[in-house]
Amino acid sequence: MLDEKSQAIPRDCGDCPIRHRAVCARCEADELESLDQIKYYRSFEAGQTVIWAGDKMEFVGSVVTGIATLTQTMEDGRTQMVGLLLPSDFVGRPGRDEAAYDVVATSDVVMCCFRKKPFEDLMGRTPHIAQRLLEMTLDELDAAREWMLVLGRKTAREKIASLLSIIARRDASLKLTKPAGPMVFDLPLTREAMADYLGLTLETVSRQISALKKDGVIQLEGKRHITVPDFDRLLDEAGDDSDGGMLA
Amino acid sequence: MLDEKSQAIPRDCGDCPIRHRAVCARCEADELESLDQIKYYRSFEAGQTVIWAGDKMEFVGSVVTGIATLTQTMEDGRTQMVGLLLPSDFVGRPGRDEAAYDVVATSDVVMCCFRKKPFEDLMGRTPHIAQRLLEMTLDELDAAREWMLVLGRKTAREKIASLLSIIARRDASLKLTKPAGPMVFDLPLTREAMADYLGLTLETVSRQISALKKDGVIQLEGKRHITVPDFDRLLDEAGDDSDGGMLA
DNA sequence: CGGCCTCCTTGATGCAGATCAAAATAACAG
DNA sequence: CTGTTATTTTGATCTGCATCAAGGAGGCCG
Repeated sequence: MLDEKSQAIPRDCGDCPIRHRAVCARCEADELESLDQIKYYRSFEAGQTVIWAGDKMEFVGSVVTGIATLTQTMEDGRTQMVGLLLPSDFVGRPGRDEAAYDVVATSDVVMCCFRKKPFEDLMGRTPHIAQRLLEMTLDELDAAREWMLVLGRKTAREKIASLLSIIARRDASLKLTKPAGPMVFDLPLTREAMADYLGLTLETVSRQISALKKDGVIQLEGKRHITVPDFDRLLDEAGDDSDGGMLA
Repeated sequence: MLDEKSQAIPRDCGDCPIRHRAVCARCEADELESLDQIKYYRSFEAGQTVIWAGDKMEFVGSVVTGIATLTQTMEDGRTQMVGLLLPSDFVGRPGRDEAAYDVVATSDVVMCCFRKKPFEDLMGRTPHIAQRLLEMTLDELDAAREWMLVLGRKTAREKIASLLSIIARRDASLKLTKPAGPMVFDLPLTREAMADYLGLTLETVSRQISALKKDGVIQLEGKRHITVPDFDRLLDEAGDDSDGGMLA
């Protein structure tokens, strides 16, 4: 698994798959140049921990490819996932030294990193970066608050449906699928990771997925490959307002 | 209750109780002057809704005095509080037209408001405002994520203890209490509001408060006045790491 | 092929917290 | 002082999900 390190690492920012979504999205050519000079890439294998909570953080950065998770753990081992990091998502917090959460690569991950200090300095001089980071942070705050409703008030079945609809929606926006027809995607998470996200046990996750399958809300091939024949039906099961805020 | 509208509204920003904590905290005299020119105050009575989710937001602003809540409601009436707004907290999101959550005044509230458009323009020209807003948003994101752990993984008793310790800590930081000795404060929330925050029913909230009282973790006079004889004990009940991240 | 992982499913049972119900307390108007 | 309403407490019962316990199913390596 180690020989073929063929994760396509972009040579320069112009080719970067997250050029227009990441923290650099608003940058002009000269600003991009400044960022380019302090950036470096790092790869992580599936399962590897990127940062441990409490560790000193010497870099911040963006997920370029792959999926990582943000989790919090109590002393007795109870675990709650507090964020799912997808390509273009930002890791780290300017102005803080220690990581607040564990960051774990769920799949193989490539990150575009900046040493923290130079990045902070550059951010001070480059409003386009700070503006974009504010915008991204506000989006994350909204996502976190939406998740609070899921965790606090939804049933197990609704929680699963909510998670599936979020993954399905994101996947569609990435692949620019035609809005009609069934949605097909692969679960990027194990049952255990889903449980940690949803505040459930993995057994309950498994049971509810089986139930949604039995009821025809989803179909699955193998353990991970999912087909959603009717997305509105899924949203309904999630207890969401049926319009379901379409983001650009 | 209406005759005596004696909520101390500051005449100018220099006297403002939240001058050094709110979105204007970093502003220089000239920047403050610009803000001053577009600001206006609004008062809300306890129980009044400041903004309805989905409404067009024509202003943003800061809570000056009083307490408000941010809540989300499902069609069937299930409610989740997603934020507690204290003096200096910011309401509204630059770059968005519609409110995402209901904002309700829990006590009488005074807000320092800015019409959205002029504020956005000013923010574009004033990095100190944008920087401060980013900082505050990152803090809120951390708080939201901490709350996800509470909602997803803590028991009812731990949830109550977590809420009490947050309120106690905030209250202490406001009153600059000596760190030693018992902490005394008033609950700013009804049992129902606490339940909405914690993802519980009000009956469970009541029972757990009674249990914490019986076990000597807290004392209460009347329904709202609370004494915490041993704060570490309370933190322990909350399941938090005993150090409990002291913020400046 | 067979042993041994990891990941997932399914079943049986128990319990924390929800739900249903009623009564105690407090604030307030008349 | 008395009825009224909002808030809280407490009790009885129910239930959704956790917990405990066994197997499957697939991938990998010898």
